[in-house]
Amino acid sequence: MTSTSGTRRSMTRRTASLPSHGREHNLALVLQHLYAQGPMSRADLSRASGLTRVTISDLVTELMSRGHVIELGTSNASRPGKPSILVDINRKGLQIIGVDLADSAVMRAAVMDLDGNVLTRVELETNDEKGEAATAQVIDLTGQAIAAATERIIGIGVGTPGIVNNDGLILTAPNFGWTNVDLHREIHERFSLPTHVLNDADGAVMGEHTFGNGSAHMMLVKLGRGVGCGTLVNGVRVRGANAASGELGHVIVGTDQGPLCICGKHGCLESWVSIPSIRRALAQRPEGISPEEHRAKIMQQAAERLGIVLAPIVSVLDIQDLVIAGPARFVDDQLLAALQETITARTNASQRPNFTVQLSENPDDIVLRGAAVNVLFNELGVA
Amino acid sequence: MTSTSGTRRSMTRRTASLPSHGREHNLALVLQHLYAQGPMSRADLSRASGLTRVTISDLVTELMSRGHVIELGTSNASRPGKPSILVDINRKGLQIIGVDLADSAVMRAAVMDLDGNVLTRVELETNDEKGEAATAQVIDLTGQAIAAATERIIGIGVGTPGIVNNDGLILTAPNFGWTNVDLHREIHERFSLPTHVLNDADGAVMGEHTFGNGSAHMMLVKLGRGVGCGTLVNGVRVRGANAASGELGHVIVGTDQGPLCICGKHGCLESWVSIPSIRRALAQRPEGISPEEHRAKIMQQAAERLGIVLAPIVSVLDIQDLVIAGPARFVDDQLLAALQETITARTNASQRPNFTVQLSENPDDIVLRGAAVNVLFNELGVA
DNA sequence: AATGTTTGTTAGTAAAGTTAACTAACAGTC
DNA sequence: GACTGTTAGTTAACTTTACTAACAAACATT
Repeated sequence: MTSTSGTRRSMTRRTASLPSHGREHNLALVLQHLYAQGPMSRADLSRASGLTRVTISDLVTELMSRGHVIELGTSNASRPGKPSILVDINRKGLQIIGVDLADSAVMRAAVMDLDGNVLTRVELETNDEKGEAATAQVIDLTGQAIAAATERIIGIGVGTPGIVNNDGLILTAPNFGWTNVDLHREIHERFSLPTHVLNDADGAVMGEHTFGNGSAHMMLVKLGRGVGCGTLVNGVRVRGANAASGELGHVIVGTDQGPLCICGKHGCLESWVSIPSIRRALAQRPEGISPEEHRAKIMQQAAERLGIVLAPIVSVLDIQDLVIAGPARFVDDQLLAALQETITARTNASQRPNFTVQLSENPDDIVLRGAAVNVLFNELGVA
Repeated sequence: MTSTSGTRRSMTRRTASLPSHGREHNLALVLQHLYAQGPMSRADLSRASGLTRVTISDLVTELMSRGHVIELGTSNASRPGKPSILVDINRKGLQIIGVDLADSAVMRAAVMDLDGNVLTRVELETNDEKGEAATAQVIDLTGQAIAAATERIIGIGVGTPGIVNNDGLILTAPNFGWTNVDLHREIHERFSLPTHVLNDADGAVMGEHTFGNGSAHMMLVKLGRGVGCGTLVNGVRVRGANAASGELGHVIVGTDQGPLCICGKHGCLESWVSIPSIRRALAQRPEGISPEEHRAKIMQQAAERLGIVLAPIVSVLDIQDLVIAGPARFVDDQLLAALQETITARTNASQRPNFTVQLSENPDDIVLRGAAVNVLFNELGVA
């Protein structure tokens, strides 16, 4: 029973840890506390983080020299001891550029502060431009947003439809006719600013997680021209083996056929619940049924179909929060209720006592804010 | 447009990084390289890890003092320079106890080496014991396995049905009538050895990932009395918000009703594809159809139903490898083919060019080996 | 005014990595 | 057979990072 000479193919290959990595980790930790809890003293940070006051002082000094942290002056709390000096993330002195390419009719960009508030918007109506023309539009719009910034920019975040790999290379984005477009490089070379590109639904889930409602085990479904989703497992974005995670639109729902989809299959989710599909269904009202009744039926159907596809995912991943983002005209409390009902009925719901189905807090800006979160995360280690 | 005074509820709260954490990380890194690539010299380790020879020497010294690494003597490769001294993980001097509670008829335990080879087995036939009687049986069997070990034991790994939280507390395990049973504490206090308890399907996916086939984006579906699954996302186990991930058996399949399930719903996956359900369906052969034909039809149906539930998950997570574990009598290449066919037909398969559906390499020992991997991971940082 | 508390800094130490330089042991060449 | 070059592993000194201990500054309370 000799043991096999060990040539395992276990894939986990971490990299060596140098002292400086720990340092970066702790710098990010300080920023995280400040970001989440607001202004506090070095002594507060020490208590919150477990690091000593000496170390915190050193970290804060470095963060101030980087411009990421500022002193706000002494706190005026009346209590014994030397008054503390409040420090905070440099909320007013740092800005983020967000670019949202999710809408097929209009490209949107914005200057945002660190809290995800939109300070200035710029938009550009498109005429279905493809390829390099679309790329040029993105660059142009980004430049406009950069020009509108009033403070130092820590980075540019882009949320785009399509499949985006870890390096910001857009493998495919049918809307813009992009194949292997290195949008990261294009933007970075043009503006020499840290740039982070990700899928729009992935951005949305990060934005909702940080700025809206949603735990570390959440999923955000985005209803628009298509149907996409972003997923967090234990607070970490699911990317998938081919960076193609979130593909939901062309999954077939149910076992009873369904409408013909543009992809050639029958009964794809997109053919049931994408906004164009819903509009189409609403327009085809049979005789002898009131508009209200018809609408209720169509929306009920859409919610059920969405629930049928989501139920296995919610159950297997033990998702806590399901957030739906889409036009308020269609995505409303009624839809949520029918959706939750369907998922509950089709799974062992008692094992997920705190499961929620919610609307996105700010569906219009969710991609912009998500793109900002991605910048925050990559540049400051925050979020 | 003043920014909101930042009280974000972003959940990510890491802990401070001390220099010693980096040290442990690097110690684990050395073990990982040895484990994956087999015996090598300190200089080899230095090249592979990026750390200097000096540091590697220091790490190896510490690992030898812990008994985790041994020197194998000089290599006899004929080349210029001082001959190297090969070091390796102490494969022969360390053993792992694995316990598999997945089968409802027999509890199984084993002494294993670091490569997951079973050296000695012990088994215990059960008579549907519940509660503390079942716990006592587990303790008894574990004790027998420990007695059979011939080398130092680095830990005990247990794979059990039911919902197991991060601390080894079994929240519910209907098979044994367990509710909030702290199996980790019971075993640890009795034997004073590092103990790690996890769900059987979670163990199985870890075992398959390390010892069998499967990438960092994989899913293992275990067909037995019920239907469960374990999922790896980016090489990390999915646990879920309530530690309840992997619940697959009581998800409803399709939109055409289906058999009544013991849970009260109609058309649960378990009522289609659990082994008892398949047996039942096979037994109910209508007149005028040959046994072979009937069997083919039933198995085709089971594969399709499984595929219908898995398709959304595979698509949304962008799973690379789907592994099915179950009795060879039913889980065969034919089932796989029908399953892959169904998933491909119901999703946008072109986005997952390397998607595979496979049989488990060693379905009988997969839980034992998975439990061992869990011990390896937690005690040595390997796998 | 004396006492106690709290903050932030200074000084020195321990841990864990680095570079530079060394010894040991081999193959190949003149 | 001595010399040269190569490779492995170790020793020594330095750098980074966090720690503990001690201190001065600035406040409230007695």
